[in-house]
Parts: sequence; C-alpha cells; structure tokens
Amino acid sequence: MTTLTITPVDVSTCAPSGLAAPIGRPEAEQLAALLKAISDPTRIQLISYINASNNSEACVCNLTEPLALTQPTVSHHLKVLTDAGLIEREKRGTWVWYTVNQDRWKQIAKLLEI
Amino acid sequence: MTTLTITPVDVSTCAPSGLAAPIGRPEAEQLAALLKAISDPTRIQLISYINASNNSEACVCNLTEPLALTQPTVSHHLKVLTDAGLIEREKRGTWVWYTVNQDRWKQIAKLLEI
DNA sequence: AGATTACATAGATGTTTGTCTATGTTTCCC
DNA sequence: GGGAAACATAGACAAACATCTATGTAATCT
Repeated sequence: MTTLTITPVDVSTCAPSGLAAPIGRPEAEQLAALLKAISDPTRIQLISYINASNNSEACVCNLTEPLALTQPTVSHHLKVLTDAGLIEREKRGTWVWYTVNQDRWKQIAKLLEI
Repeated sequence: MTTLTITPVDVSTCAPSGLAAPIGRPEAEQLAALLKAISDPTRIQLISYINASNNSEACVCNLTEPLALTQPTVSHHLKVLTDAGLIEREKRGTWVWYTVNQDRWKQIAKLLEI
C-alpha cells in the first residue's frame, strides 16, 4: 500500500454545498490539494493517455516515450495522481498498471459547483 | 482593462473531447494554467466569499479581514483569478467590485469530462 | 487644494515544485 | 542463482509561487 501524502477528500464533508457558501481554511486546503494534483500539463496528458490506452490502462514504460520524459519523472507524477486518488495502481508481475478513478473525477465536478 | 497573463481557454478548441482522448502539450498547458488558478486555498476561499456576499459581489476591503491577509496579497490573488477569467472586475468610484464568472466555471466542468 | 481612502504595483524572500541523475527493489527468465 | 527488465526512491537544482513591506495611483470629501 502506498503512503498517502494527500488526505483523500471526502465529498460529504469537504465543501458540502460547493463554492456557493463560505469555505473554511481546512476544507479549502483539502480541495486545493486535490486540484493542484491535476494542475500540471504533464499530469493532464498522463490522464488522457491512460484513458486512451488499450483497456483504459497503461504502465509506466508506455508513458515515458510519448511524453519525452525520463522514467523517474513519470513515476513521480503518477505517484502524485495516485496519492490524490485520481488514478489507481495495480501491480501485475513486473509491470504496474494505472487506471483512472472515474468516480473521483465525478466528485471533482461536484466540488466545483457554484 | 487588465492585461491577461493567462490566455483565456476556448472550450471549443481546448480538449474538445475532454480527457478521454490524448491531449497535446499546448492544450494541456492551457488547461493546467486555468486549473492552477483555482488550486490555491486562499483563492478557493475568495471565490466562496464573493459568492456568499451581498449581491454576489465583493470589494477587496471586504475580503482582507475574513482571510487574515494583507490587502496586496488579496489583490494579487484576485488578479490571478481575473487573468484566468474566473472572476470579473468592475470599478465603481473608489471601490472595485468582483463577481464570479459563472459561465467560466461551467466550462471547467466540461473540460474535466472523461 | 490637501487629506484620506481603496486599490494596484514593485521588489524581496522563503517555500514549493518539476525535472534530472544515481541507486535501490522486485519480478521474471535462462 | 545470476542477469535483465520495470518501477520506486533519494538527492540535487533551477524555476515558480505565496506572502510580505513599501510605494504609486486614482477617486472622494471637506
């Protein structure tokens, strides 16, 4: 199990009425941490590439070349996304397969509601 | 008129099919810049405070105290949000009133579709 | 006109972050 | 068991960023 550096956001407690009502500091920090994980061009591309892959899953070695980045850099970004609960990690033999957590993305849309 | 440091994202050209298909670097950078503007706890609180204000608008002097920040810091964040097209600025006399650009927020939900 | 109020801009500073190289760990295969 | 392949972790470094103090600008009021 991976250590989570970002506490997974619970939609039911974090900004329960979206952005329409005043948000306290802790809730704002949680939401900001979640959004920050997506706010990087490389990570946005990673998400789209995983989604567009066969069976909607991809391993690290499939992602380094199209992004023209080193393997550790890609691993780093995938860890950020995993810690935020935006993608999921599954080890099968030597490979590690990543998939997008679809529910998580629907949550985000809810959190941004006004 | 304020100088825009972030090119406003055109939904029709930026990630036209959401995050389901591979996204090129320029489009990913545009989307990341937009999301980065929201990915800060202070700015998230600002948005919620503006929305919760009378007439859904607020001036800088109304926002410094509840956030416990200096006026220049609040002005800085409001500029980031304005440049990203997320809020709008209207000067009336000595005061400057900020409102949330509702359409812009709906665009973001579209951009994040999977 | 002078003083005051509201806001923006400039510049400085400590922290965060994206990327790299180097190395460790685990699994597979011969 | 030894080598190779896939991935993670550690450490370093430059760029970006959030905040502050100091100062500039514009509008109001007496």
